Amino acid sequence: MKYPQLKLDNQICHRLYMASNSVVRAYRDALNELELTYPQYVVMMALWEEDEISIAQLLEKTAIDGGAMTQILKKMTDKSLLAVVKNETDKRKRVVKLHKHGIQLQQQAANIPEQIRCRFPSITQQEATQLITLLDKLNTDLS
Amino acid sequence: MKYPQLKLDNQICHRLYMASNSVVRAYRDALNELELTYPQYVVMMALWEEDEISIAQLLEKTAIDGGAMTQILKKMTDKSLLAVVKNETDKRKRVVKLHKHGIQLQQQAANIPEQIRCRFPSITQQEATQLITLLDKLNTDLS
DNA sequence: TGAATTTACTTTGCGTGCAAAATAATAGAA
DNA sequence: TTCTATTATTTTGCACGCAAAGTAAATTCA
Repeated sequence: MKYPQLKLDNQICHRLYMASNSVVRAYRDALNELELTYPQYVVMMALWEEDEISIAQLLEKTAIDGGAMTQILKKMTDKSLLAVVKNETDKRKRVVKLHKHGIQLQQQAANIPEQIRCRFPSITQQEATQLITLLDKLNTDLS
Repeated sequence: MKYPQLKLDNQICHRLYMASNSVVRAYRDALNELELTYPQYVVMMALWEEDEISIAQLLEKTAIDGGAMTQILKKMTDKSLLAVVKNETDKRKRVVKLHKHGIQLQQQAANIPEQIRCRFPSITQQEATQLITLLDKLNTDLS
């Protein structure tokens, strides 16, 4: 091959692409039970950590696209998981607030991380930590 | 926090999600010059490695969704990068074949991997290899 | 051989991810 | 103050990713 750097086997990005898609797919069954998509689950995790934050803060925490976020919040509002309310002091800003149903859902979600963890048995705990460190470096470089 | 396992900071998947999106975004400028999207670039890499393969083989190599592949190949056909031709011995199968323009594009793409590599300077060569090993384990577990 | 199954792919509908443009409200400058 | 710039968010249009249903051709099996 003329250009070995173009071989798929040599691409970190393609591996990330496959891994990200595969892991999200791995969540599917568990999340279906909560009637959540993966990005919606990420929004929930962010809000369970800190409720009543602005959309800008939510975008920052989740790294979800702004345009997509509008739609995602709309759908989650329809499901009565949360509400998006105006900030009276600055009417440009909007604050996202969990509803009762959204708060209760945390308990049902509590066992999901372990379920997913079981899907990659070849990865030791040490390797998982290593992977997190490497991905954090990557994300810092690219942010 | 009641359920620390649900903290975003503890999620490998969310890091993969961010990393995958960020890296694809990092490719954007370089790929725009070739008028390719990232998945289209992956298809090109697969075909530069081995031309005239069936759609099933292309799906296997690229890990792109089958439904999406139909559309992607349609767009690449419109751009005269390749052609999708019937297999005469088995009319269910279709074979993807690069056109001249598609073959020539490889040369223009040759410097892209290095360009991207420069975008994550914090990652040493050793760490890149480590990351590849870990992602391969993950992908194997999830496939 | 003919019906049922399987294989290879396409189509459809929905949910994002993304860039770019639009909107609305606040902040800043002349 | 008024005009401009900036900030916060939404909208739009396109490209996937995915599940599920559809189609057509080959294979299997009774």
